[in-house]
Amino acid sequence: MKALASALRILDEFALRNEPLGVTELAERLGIQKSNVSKVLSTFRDNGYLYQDPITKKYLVGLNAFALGNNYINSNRLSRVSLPSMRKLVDDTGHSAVVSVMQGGDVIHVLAVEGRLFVDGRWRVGLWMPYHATSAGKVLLAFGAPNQLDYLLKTRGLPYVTAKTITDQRKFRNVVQKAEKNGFAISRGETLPGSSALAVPLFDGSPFAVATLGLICPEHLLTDEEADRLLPALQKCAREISLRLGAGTYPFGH
Amino acid sequence: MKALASALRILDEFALRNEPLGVTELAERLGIQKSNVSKVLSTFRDNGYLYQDPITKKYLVGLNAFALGNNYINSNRLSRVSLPSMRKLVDDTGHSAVVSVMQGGDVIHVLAVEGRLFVDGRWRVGLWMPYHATSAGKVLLAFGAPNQLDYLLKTRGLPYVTAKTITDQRKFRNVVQKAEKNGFAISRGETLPGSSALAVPLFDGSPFAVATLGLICPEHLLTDEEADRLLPALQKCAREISLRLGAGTYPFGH
DNA sequence: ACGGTCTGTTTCCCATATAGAAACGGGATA
DNA sequence: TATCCCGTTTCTATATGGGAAACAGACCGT
Repeated sequence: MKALASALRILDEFALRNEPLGVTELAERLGIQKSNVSKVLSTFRDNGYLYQDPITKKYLVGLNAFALGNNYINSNRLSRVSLPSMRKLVDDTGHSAVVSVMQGGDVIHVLAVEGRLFVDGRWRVGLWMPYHATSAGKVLLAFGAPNQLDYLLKTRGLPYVTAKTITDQRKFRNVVQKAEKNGFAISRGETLPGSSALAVPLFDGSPFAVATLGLICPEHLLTDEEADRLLPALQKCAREISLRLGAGTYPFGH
Repeated sequence: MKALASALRILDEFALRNEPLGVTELAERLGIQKSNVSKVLSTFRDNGYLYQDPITKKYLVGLNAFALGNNYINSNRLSRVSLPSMRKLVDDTGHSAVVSVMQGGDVIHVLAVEGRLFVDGRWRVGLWMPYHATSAGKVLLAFGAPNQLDYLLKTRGLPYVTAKTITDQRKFRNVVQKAEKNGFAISRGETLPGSSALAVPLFDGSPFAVATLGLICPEHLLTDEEADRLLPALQKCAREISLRLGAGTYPFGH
């Protein structure tokens, strides 16, 4: 199904960059014929998956894609199980709670409940984040398949994101090891300056973490003391979700 | 682009029904060859747009579709403009605020901010709702292209949804006319028993409403008096958003 | 255990839809 | 008004996707 696959490669660009995209730039970037890109995009448009700005003629994500994507949440067991516990966690801590998963070395927040202590709106559900710049990524590697970390370091490296992003492989391995030992990881302004996060793993009975549960805070608020204070509530919530997901036990906190 | 279009028809089923779908049932429902459906679905799967349950072998929405869909919100001007005002509205009223649009006679909630007075989780962002069973649909028809109502009544009718859904065409026309006169509409348990909503139009400078702003409440709370009490805040918020969207004036409230 | 009957997947081949090159048309810019 | 750039359309050879049927594997009730 070559035609469909290449059409999806085009669509992927809209998943990665959230900005209007034109035929020519997509054709160049992907090395596909302009005429072909145009036909693919107009078909997506005619079916509601893309929307074409009538003035600029550029394309952006359409309503059907939106409706489809939201069914991920609705049909997803993880989401159904996590939401109620997350709400409690947010009430208790005041911070925003977020559940994240990893695919192909990218982390994505699948579910968030906003807290009172509001960060800025730029960390958002549904955005792909680099694996090495998020607390969720560190935890997922610490509790993921053992060769995954090596593989990612080799194929992706540790690209610069912000001034605080870890770009040294030794250091990153240490951070992941510590996460495995302690059962949590922190990132401080490594994805987005001013925004920090604290994450713990979620298990479903399989040996590896399926997701993480995290709290997002303004960077200046997430001191080590505050992290210590938040950790028990976070772990309690993670245990609750994990047990409901089918895990026999939750190995951290009590 | 026939192949892609038919692949998207298959994908549409996942946008409409949020449940695992199998090859055979899709092939039958859409009148497409089983082998073809299988190839299409596996291609979507290989590209992350669908996920295949390893046990049941059925397919459901995948992470890439989720990421793509969320970019609708991120790249959408309506969302960016509305969110801050919605947060204030929720703080003021306690109810959940929601922005909805219509496409092809179906209403979809594109954005919601949860309130303290919590309804149940079954009204959800990203789900298609019938035009006649929501306050948003009534408002969008009242302030939409004039022939749209006739067209929808002729082609779609007023199917039964709940015991309270309006199924009489005269009555529905009256409700829409009243919405046009008053600048708001209400639905009480017409989509989902126990859940009511109050909606007003949003304008962007074009003659027709582009979206609605609504408040979702538990049905027993949305008395006529409560609606009267909520309306000024709702209209103030709608005016704020409309002006920022490019409307010259907002014709209701003050 | 064992057919029978559901799944989802693979194979095969021919008709046809598709990718590609180039031409077209329409806005913007100068 | 002429030039540029962009999205769309045209045209044709060829690769490719769609259809029929065979395959494989899980599940069922004997």
